[in-house]
Amino acid sequence: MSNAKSRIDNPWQFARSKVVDILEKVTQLDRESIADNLETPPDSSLGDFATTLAFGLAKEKKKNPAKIAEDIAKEISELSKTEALLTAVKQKGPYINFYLSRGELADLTVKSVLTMETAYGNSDEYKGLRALIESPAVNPSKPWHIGHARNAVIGDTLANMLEAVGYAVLRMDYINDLGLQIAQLVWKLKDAEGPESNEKYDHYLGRLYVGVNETFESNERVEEQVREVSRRLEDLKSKEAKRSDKMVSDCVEAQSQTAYRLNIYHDYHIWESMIAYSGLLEQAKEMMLKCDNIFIPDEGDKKDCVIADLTAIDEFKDMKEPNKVLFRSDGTRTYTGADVAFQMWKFGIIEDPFTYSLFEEQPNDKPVYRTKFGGKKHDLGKVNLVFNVIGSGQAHPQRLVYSIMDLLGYHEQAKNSHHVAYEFVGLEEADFSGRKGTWRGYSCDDVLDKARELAKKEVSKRNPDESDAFKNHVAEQIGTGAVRYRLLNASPDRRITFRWEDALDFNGDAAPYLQYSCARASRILERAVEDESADLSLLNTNEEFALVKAIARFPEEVLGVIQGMTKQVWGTSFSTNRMTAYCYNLATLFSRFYDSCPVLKSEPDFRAARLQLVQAFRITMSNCLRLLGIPVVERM
RNA sequence: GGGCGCGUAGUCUAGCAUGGAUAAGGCGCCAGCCUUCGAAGUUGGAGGCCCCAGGUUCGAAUCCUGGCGCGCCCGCCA
Repeated sequence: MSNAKSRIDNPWQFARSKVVDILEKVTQLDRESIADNLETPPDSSLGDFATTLAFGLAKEKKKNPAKIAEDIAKEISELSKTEALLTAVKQKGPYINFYLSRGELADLTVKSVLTMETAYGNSDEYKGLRALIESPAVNPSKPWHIGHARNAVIGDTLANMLEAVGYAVLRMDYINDLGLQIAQLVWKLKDAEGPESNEKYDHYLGRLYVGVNETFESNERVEEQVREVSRRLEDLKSKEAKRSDKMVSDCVEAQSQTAYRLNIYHDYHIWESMIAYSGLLEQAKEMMLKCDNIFIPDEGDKKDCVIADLTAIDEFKDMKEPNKVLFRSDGTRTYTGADVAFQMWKFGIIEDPFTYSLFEEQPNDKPVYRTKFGGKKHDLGKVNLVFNVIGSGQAHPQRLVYSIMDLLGYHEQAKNSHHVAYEFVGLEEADFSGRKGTWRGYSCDDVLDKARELAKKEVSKRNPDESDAFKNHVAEQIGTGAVRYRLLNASPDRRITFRWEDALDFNGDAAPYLQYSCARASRILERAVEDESADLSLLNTNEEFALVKAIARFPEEVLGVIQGMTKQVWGTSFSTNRMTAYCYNLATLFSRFYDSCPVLKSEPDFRAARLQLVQAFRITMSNCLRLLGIPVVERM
């Protein structure tokens, strides 16, 4: 990246490169090791960058690190006088601390943001690459509970962030319309009373299912009837199949209402029935059997099954059963078999046999398509990366799928298959279970409703004269934000215990605090008169400088989270919490600035400069909130 | 039996990848700040064997080894 370019779209990186330049000249070390030893001091009074190079050199030269630091610092302080971005270099013990020019950084940063506007924070680092994300894949037999929302929100935020760094993203949902639950519900639906008035269809099915499952487990005759339904579902022209399609479709429509409230949209819904009956599996099976380690034994307990021999793979050699069945002896697929085929489809290894039709127009004005027999062919194009957002309990099966891909010779695709893992959301006394119905009272709709209700109370208190429509609108935005933020702010590898008092706490480290900082900034800006020119070097109080630095760091923070996604044995880490932490910190620094630096009431020169800073803040915060899928609120 | 994750003030968490200066926040508690751009805010305070024991290192919440506690995973199931 050229200096001129990074100067505009990544001010912090630009500033750091200046420090590296100088250290390079003085120490003659390579840039990489200099950058590795450059850190942020624990306290801003100790400067903006610090190098620990003296520790390493001390060992080499067998000298006191503090002495070495002193020598280097002496040399640097001469050189640094030619660099406008630096004001001071001070040695403290073994550390050498660099102080940036507050005015210069403010000028550089604010101008960057005002030039880039909504694109500030974005980069074209990964331009030309395409990614596919599968999330959240909730069974179409019940409403989303708050745990499903965690998946959906992680998937959506990942999609936003990938787009910000240049990827083209395909947002995909998987609809399992062939599970046992579906057969049970189709059986039940025949003589069930319809939904109660005002009852959402997904809630209705969820309620039915709890009852059905109890009958199913205690009654053999029912079990036999459900199996019969299951068989008939395979005939796509059957009454049952048509009823099932309608039921699932209605359920997905209802679940989508919940997704929309969370700002979550998709491009495609892939139904399991399409995977099962489009010929995809047969094609996949044929391709798999060409691989030496995948075969059909003629004897033993796996006779006539298609199995993958995993003993060749080191990490699975301790498995109880290293022969993984992909297709059963009766020719039907196992979950793993279907998952491998589906993963092959995602990468375009198998030519797309699916046909599609419009499912609905979403509130974001974009269409979402579903797979449908008799629909049209679509060209989804090749993707480079696939992210499956799935609970961490699926780590082992996911790795199996990727390893089998590798076994099949698709090394690149195996490497580029990512299981974005997260822990479940639970209650203090139980986990969420569709069978037991423990989700009741904790559906995503319930949580969003309560959040909205509480938000409306607060909004009404502060805006008694506003219309009801205004209050409802803002309350919904605050509710959505609060729920999304809670789910993203927890590290994905940590289990969340759901508690109402946490979910509905609008103070402190929570979304309304972020939205509030934006609203305050908006208040100032709407009262200001346009003033083109401003001397940004006047921005040099502690509070202004801290805010400027945080704004400057935004592009690097976005990139850092994406580049920090590393593949581990248990899945691929995606630190949503790092992004929320950045955002919260940014809001905190604005609040401090707000309290200590009057804008509209200060002298004209300061006023002009501060107005631009407020503008830069609002742009940055809005961009950050957009990545997180949290609505930007103008007034609350 | 084997594998993976988690363990940090009363409580909920961040920091651990790549070791570095006084362990950072929220909630709760105590005490201040609205005749100055919105108090969903802000300033200060109390509160800690960073699960335990060893080891590596000039330096460990962070890395290594061995424990302990909690959760999850290892089917021709779904």
